[in-house]
Amino acid sequence: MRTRWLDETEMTAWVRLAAVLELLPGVLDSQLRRDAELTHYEYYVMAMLSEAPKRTLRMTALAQRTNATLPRLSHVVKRLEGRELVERFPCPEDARATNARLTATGWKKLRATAPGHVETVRQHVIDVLTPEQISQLAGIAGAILESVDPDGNLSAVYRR
Amino acid sequence: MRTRWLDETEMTAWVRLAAVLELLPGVLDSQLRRDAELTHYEYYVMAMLSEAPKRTLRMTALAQRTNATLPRLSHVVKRLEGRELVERFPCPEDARATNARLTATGWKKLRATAPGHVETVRQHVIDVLTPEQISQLAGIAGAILESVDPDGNLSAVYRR
DNA sequence: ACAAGATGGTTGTAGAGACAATCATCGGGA
DNA sequence: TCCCGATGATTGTCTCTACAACCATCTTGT
Repeated sequence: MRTRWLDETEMTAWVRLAAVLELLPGVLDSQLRRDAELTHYEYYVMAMLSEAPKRTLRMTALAQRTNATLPRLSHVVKRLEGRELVERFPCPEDARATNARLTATGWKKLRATAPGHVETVRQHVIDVLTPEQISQLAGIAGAILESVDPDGNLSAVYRR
Repeated sequence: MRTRWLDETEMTAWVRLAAVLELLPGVLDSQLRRDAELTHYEYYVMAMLSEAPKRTLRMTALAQRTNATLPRLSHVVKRLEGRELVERFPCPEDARATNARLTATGWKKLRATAPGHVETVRQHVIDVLTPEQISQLAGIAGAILESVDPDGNLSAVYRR
């Protein structure tokens, strides 16, 4: 089976996307680390909790929404628990399961952190694009997601 | 200074992009790990060397092109050197500097690995987009890069 | 010619994620 | 009812990256 190499246009698009993949996470991460001593992933975990009913979610559900393996999430939540931003308690309905809940402190922390984070996202993504490009981006990222995340775990909330 | 929150369209675009940022690197990484026991970053290092004159580059230049800190690159190259995919030797013109060169083994490895990698990129990115979307993607990623990588280190080769 | 700062690179240490192994509980079939 | 496979979660180990400290060489100004 012969390889279908990328033509010049495809190559340009891919190389630039790869560069964004490499650089953008670092930018977001530094800002959050610097201003809030939070990983981007930790921030995302807290954000997902904040949107859930009672700010509570089962570990498995939280892992899905944040695209983490359960072991990873377990470690992260343990750390967040140490900082009293999140708390864990056994799930009443299922003794195997654990619930994670955003604490009042965590909620405050999130509210204090969100503006800076949004500002960073604007500065490096939203505000450098035209409104038309923003719609295009939604379409493009959506298409890629369908192949990379067929079950729609990560973007479930915002889908269609 | 009041926060300019994201409206619904912007939010959709951003959430999807964030999901891609989170998932796509993992997909690329697994394929390379599985089929070639190579990190995506290691692959990228070798790819950059393969395109350089004499397949040789100074550590600093290589670090820039691959968006790594020098310490990171140093560790990675040491590992690759252990597998005889890359070799290091002092730079003749500047005794402080070190050159990294792709070995014959490394070159073979890269040629053997490239088709599978390209196939993965096609499957999850290129082939799920229309030709029009591919051009749009180049524009969008280009705009983001200008704010995130103003010096154009990473995408220098393919720019304009 | 020499000192002082800048540049190029490596090493050590600590933190975060991947993966495998493990444990506890649930659910379904004999 | 009891057993067994499936599910939910945690822990331990290994690898990789970031950051800081460090050393060597180059360059500039006097």
